[in-house]
Amino acid sequence: MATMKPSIPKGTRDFSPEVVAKRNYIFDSIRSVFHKFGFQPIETPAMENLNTLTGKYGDEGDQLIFKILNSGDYLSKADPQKLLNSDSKKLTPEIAEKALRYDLTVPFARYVVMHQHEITFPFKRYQIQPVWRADRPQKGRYREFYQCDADVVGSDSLLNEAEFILIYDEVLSTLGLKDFTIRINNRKILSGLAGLTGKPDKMMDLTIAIDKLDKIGLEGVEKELLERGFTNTDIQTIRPFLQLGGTNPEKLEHLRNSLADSETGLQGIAELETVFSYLSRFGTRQAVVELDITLARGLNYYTGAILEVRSDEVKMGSLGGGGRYDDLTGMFGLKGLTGVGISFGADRIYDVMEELKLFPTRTALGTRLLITNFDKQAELYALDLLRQFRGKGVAVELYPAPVKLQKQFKYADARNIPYVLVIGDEEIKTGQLTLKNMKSGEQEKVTASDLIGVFLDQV
RNA sequence: GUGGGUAUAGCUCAGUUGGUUAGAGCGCCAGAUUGUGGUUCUGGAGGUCGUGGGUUCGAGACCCAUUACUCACCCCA
Repeated sequence: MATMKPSIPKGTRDFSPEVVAKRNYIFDSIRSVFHKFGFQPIETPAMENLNTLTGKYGDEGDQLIFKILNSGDYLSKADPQKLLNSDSKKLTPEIAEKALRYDLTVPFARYVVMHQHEITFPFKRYQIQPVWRADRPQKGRYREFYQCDADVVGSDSLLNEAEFILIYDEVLSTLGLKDFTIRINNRKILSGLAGLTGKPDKMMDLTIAIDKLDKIGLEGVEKELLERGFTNTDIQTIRPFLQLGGTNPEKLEHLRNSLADSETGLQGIAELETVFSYLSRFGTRQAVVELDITLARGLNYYTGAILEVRSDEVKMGSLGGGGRYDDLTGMFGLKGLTGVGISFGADRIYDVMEELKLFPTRTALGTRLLITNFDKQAELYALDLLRQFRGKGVAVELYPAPVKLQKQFKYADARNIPYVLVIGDEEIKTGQLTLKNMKSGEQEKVTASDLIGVFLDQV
C-alpha cells in the first residue's frame, strides 16, 4: 500500500494531553454548577434515526445534518426512480436512515418521550456530549464540538429561566471571564411585534432580519425586512423597537406602551419582568444581563424566553444560548410538555479562555514522582516503592528502561514531573535515597519510609 | 451554498525587478557532562518550495488549473 499523509476531516481536532486537561477543567466547572442547581446527567447515542432529526432545525439545519450511509448494498435497496432522477434530497432517506446528532436538545426530547413513564417531572437533566454539523468551519466553528446542555421539562415556572441565567453567570465567572453579557428576550414579544404589522405568520422572517441589527445596522435591517415581504408602513411600526434604549426597566416600560394592543406581547413582557424580579433577589457575579429585543436565535422551537451569552472581550460567536420551548416533545407525540434549557459551547469557551490566557498554569494532575531506572537490581528495589506510593494514591512512575540518567531527567522535565528519585548502587547500599526537586534543583537524602510521608504531606 | 486569503524544514515564518549551492528562530539529535533535566557553549540531521501544467535561456517568485488549510458571509455553540 502506498504511504499516505495522515489527516483528519476538516473541522475536527485531535486533543493532546495538555488540551484535554484544559478541556476537562471547563467540563468539570460546568458539571459541578449543573449539579449544584439540581441537574442530573444522561447520555444519548451519537447517532439518531434520521427522521428523528429532520425537520427540527429548519431547511438550513437539515442540510447541516451528517447522514450515515446505510450498511450493505444500500443502492440496490433504494427506489430506482429516485436514483435515476439524481434528486439528492429525496434519495437521502432512501440510502441513509441514521444520522449524527446535530444538537442535544432534540435527542433529549426524544428521550423524554421514550422514557416518560420512568421520569419524575419536573425533570432536570444535563448532558455533555459531542454534536456534529456539516458546516464550513471557521473561527470558533467546528464540525465536531461539545455542547453542555441543561434543561428542565415539565415546569413552566420562570424561576427556571432565572436560574439558567445564574448558571451562566456562575460557570463563566468561575472560569475567569470578566466581561460577558447574557442577553435575554422573549419570543412572545417578537410575536406580538409581528402581530402589530398584521403579519403574524412572518415572525421568523422578522426575527431573522432584526437579529442582524448589530451586524448590518438599522438601514441594513430595514432593507432586509423589505426583501422579506414587509412594507414601509410595517417598518414604521418596527423601527421604534429597533431603536429601543435605556435600562432594562425602561425598555420594559416602553415595550408595554408599544405592545399595548398585543395580548401575546404583553404576556412576554410580564414574563421578562418576573425573570428580572427573581434575578434581583440573587444578583450576578460578573455577568451583565441585558434585555435585547433584537435577540432572535434561529431555532424555531423556542416559544418563550430566549437567552444568549457573548464575551465582550473576544470576538467570537455566542458562548451559549437557550430558551423555552412549549411543545418540543409534541412532534414525538407527547403534547403539552413545556421545557426550558441552555447550552454551553465548551469549544468556544476554550478558545476564549485561551485567547485571554485564563487557564491556571497547573491544570494537569500529572505524575508527581519519577523513579529513575539504573539496572535490574535498582528496578526491583523501585517496584516495591511504586506499589506503596500507588497504594497511597500518589501518581508515580518508574522509568521503564535503564537508559542514561540524562535522558530520564529530560523525560521528567518534558512531562513536568516535579520530583525525581534516584536509586543507584550507593542508595541501595545505604538506604539513603536521592530525591531531587526539579523546580528548585535541590537534592536531599531520604529513607524509603520517610519518603511516602513526605509526599503525602505535599499532595 | 457564496466570497476573499494562504501554501517554503517537525513548528512559526523570511526569501529583493525572475538569476549561482533556498535561509532564520524555535524544536529535534549528538557532544562538552560515563550519576542529573531545565540554563550555557559546540557540532549535526532535516526541504520533490502543496500538486499538475504553462511562460522563460532560467521559476520558490509570474500565469492557469487543482487540492488542502484558513477567514468572512449565510446560519450557528
